[in-house]
Amino acid sequence: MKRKTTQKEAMRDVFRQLDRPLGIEEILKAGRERVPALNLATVYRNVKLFLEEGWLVRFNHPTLGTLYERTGKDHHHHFYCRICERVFELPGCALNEKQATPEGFVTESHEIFLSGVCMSCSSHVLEGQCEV
Amino acid sequence: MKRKTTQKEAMRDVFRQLDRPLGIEEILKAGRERVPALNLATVYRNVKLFLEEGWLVRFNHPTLGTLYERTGKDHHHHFYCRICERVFELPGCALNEKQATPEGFVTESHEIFLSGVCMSCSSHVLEGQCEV
DNA sequence: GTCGTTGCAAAGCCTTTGCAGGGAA
DNA sequence: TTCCCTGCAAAGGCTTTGCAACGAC
Repeated sequence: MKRKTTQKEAMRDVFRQLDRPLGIEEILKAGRERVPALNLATVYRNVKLFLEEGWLVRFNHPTLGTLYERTGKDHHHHFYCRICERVFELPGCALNEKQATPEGFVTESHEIFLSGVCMSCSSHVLEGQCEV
Repeated sequence: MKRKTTQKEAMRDVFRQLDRPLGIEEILKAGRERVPALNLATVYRNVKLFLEEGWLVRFNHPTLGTLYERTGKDHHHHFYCRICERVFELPGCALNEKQATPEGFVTESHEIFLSGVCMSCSSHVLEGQCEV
């Protein structure tokens, strides 16, 4: 049976608190703030467990590569901020799937990735600051 | 100065003839039909050259991972067929970028990935055949 | 002939796996 | 106590690099 460990709880905590898609290194970094000895292999293994139990899903981001996010969210898309390099989830969908699909093709799902500057960074830029 | 070689021309030929985004293995496979001795390292090196000279661009496909495609095409998106596992370019765009962007965010670009069954495979399925 | 290019093999980087000690139940 | 989990290190898979031979110009 699966056991509840400090490392696993720390990793779940990271996802719950940051509440955005994360890459392996981000999980490791934020996890080590909670469990300093957290090992990279453990992160990989537990991410794999979370995927298998359906608590996380994995996807390739066009810019950042492999990311993981919590399951159970409504249909949403992703916004990548080129300043802070974070990915945010945008609820809702502005795509007309039927209109986007050519004759003869059958669309079953879609993903949209926006890229630009997030709210936090655009306001800081205006103030002459820069969050990284 | 850059030299024109059989291997490079074979690789360009592959992109021109298949006219869709390709992964490294697809380039190697199709390239070897033209130059049987084509080496994997050569493919990687020439893809890198093509990227540097701006003849190709690279992106991460949500399902297939790293793909390369010719530059200079109009704004378009990608359709992935889960039957033949090919990626097609779909000209045009059905996204309302402004509507898709939350207050305070600044969108500079976007990518859309559709997934389903392509025209070729859906017609073959109807006929009880299956192209792979 | 010069020097960019290629094939092969070794090296790198990211991810997975083997193993023995440690910890949850 | 049982045996799942972890840290560490070694191994895998994909990509890059070193090197000597090759070939475009």
